[in-house]
Amino acid sequence: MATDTTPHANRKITLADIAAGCDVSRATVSLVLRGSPLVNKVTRARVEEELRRQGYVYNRAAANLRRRTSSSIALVLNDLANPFFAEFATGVDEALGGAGYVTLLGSTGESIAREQAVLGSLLEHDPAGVILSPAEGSDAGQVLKTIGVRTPLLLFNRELAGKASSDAPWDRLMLDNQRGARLATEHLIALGQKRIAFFGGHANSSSCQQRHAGYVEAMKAAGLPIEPHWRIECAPNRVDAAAQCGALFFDSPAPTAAVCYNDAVALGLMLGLYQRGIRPGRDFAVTGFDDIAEAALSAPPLTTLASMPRARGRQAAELLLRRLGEPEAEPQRTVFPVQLVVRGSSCPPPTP
Amino acid sequence: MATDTTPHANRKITLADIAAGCDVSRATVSLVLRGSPLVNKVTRARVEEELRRQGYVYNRAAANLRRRTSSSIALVLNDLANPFFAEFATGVDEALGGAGYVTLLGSTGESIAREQAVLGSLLEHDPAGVILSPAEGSDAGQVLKTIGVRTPLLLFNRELAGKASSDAPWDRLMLDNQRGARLATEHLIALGQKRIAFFGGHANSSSCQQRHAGYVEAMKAAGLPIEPHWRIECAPNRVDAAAQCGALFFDSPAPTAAVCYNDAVALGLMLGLYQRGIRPGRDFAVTGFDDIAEAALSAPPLTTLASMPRARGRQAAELLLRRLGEPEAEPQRTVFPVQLVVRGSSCPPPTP
DNA sequence: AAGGTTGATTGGAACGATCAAAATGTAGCG
DNA sequence: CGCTACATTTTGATCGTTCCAATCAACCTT
Repeated sequence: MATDTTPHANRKITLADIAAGCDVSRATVSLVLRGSPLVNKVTRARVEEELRRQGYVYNRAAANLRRRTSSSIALVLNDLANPFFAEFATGVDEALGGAGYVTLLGSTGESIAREQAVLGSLLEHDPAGVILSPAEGSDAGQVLKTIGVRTPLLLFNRELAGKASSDAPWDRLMLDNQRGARLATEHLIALGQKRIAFFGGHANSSSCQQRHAGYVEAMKAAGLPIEPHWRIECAPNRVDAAAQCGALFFDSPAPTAAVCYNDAVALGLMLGLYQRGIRPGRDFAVTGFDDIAEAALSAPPLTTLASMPRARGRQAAELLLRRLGEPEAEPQRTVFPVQLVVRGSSCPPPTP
Repeated sequence: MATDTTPHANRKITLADIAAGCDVSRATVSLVLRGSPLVNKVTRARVEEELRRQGYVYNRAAANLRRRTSSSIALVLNDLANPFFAEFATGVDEALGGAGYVTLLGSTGESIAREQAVLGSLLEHDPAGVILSPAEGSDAGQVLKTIGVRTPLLLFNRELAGKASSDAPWDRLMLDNQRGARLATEHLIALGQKRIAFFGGHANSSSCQQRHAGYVEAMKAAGLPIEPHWRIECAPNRVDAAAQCGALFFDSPAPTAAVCYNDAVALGLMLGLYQRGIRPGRDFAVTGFDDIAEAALSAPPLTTLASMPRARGRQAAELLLRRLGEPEAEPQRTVFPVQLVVRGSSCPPPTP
């Protein structure tokens, strides 16, 4: 029968408890925990038995303090409830977990004030790095001030305002918004569409600007006109998109197709079209952006641009981890070339 | 011009640096940081100036070590990519952030092995508590062993296998699945439906069992028969639900309504019905469960049960925080009474 | 037999904060 | 002037781990 050397039940078990329990020094137990080859086999076995017996849990905070390292990464997202970012977060967590890091989560709900607060609070936990998808209008100076220069930052999805892209001291992972929207527009043009609108999003968001630029690029290249009333703004969600649908048809010439800011907007627009008796995919062509899960399942299924958010999450994590390995390397800008996925929502214009 | 006492740029600023910078002791700086009334106004101002000047960031890990406290909560979810849990996570993070806690995220992807690994890894960071939505089939013994008895656990959404509900030493926040499904079924019955199927989900999941039980309860109370082929299993997603749709009509009498396991399944089923030329909301009644964002926007909009996942997230956080305040109180089981939201997808049976 | 090498272990000082107790200074008061 | 009271500040130990230098035993070497 084992002697009961278990210390008072309501205290956490530490290295010292284990050391005392099997008559070695704390240092030796520490070596065992870290799998050092320095310890004798017999001792190691004795210590490991004692660790099990007392139900020891490693205190990584204490270790990190002493070693001046960190084993966490802060992940700050402007809208976790959005499936796109939820997928992204899943990918990040997968990759970080695999590398032995823990994810500190922060959700800002598109509020710059909350973003500041969240970043500040997370930084107190001394993360090894930060992955940030900034809130709309978030400012480079502000962010840099609270993050400091010691903690590597990886920016995802959006640029920060007020700092030239070229000399920004952080890495970035972006989607090729402009090329994506251009591909979608070109695809519609190839189908014979001529009156194409750009629908949804807010003009002050950088991703919206880029997508709009891609649309303009394709239209101009094809020599097609762009009417001012073919640019309808709305919040990037289904509800507002459905509500704004009518604005497309106020003035003539009315468009016969729309490149939408993203899938949510596209799905909302399709709903709005149905309610007006216009059948998307037959009477009116629609494209989205993101390729969220519902895109393939809507009626008609949505032609869109795939960015594979979960894979982007993994990629973001890997980029940041690599940066931790070489802090002095040049800041890197990675652009993911989104892929056009053609489905039923894009069609030729109705024959007049 | 201020004298430049800034220490070597590539080291983190500590209390000692600040103390040296304005000729006080570390303790005084610490008091200032924590807003103690003990320090003199003039000193406080001097210290605060120096804090700003050197760009000090608090090291919460060190403080927590000394104070034997923790300022983080682990949030472990079986499927973060699911919008329901993404909303839940947002709510949790909101409430925790407001209370000065930080969220340690872990996603298990329904894998029990990963759940164990993730829990182990997160516990090394000594969270003050754990919010867990367990992977399917996750075992109480296992979980309790890695979490230990010192760290409060709040279980969300699912029960753990292998432990009597009554004497489980943890708190729970559950949805009233049985009542919800009963309400939906009763609603269909009140509309005149008699041949009602239960569609989707896996029979081994506890939430599916509970919902099915509610359905059975309502059917029996109304004296309606339940045909065995009215219970169709499928994975809880749109794709599989659409694929399994046909199974409802293999044998007669075919149902004219279906209570679905959740919204994803219901939306998939509606899609499958469309593909067979059956119009949901006219020829066939459908109800869902969860009230996800798309439910209100589908065609027809979906009658479903609202659980308000973001509010549940906040609630979960609050329950856990309360528990931290009184560790010895009785374990508590909280059940949220989901609410029936009637929309267009539920209808009377077609007149023969 | 003195010194060298190897292998295993250890004591004590860190890491950056907090706490308890003690030490200042500064008045007030009889 | 000595004594207490109060406000403010400091000293030194401590949280749980890791690092560093030192120790010690055993086994060569010449």
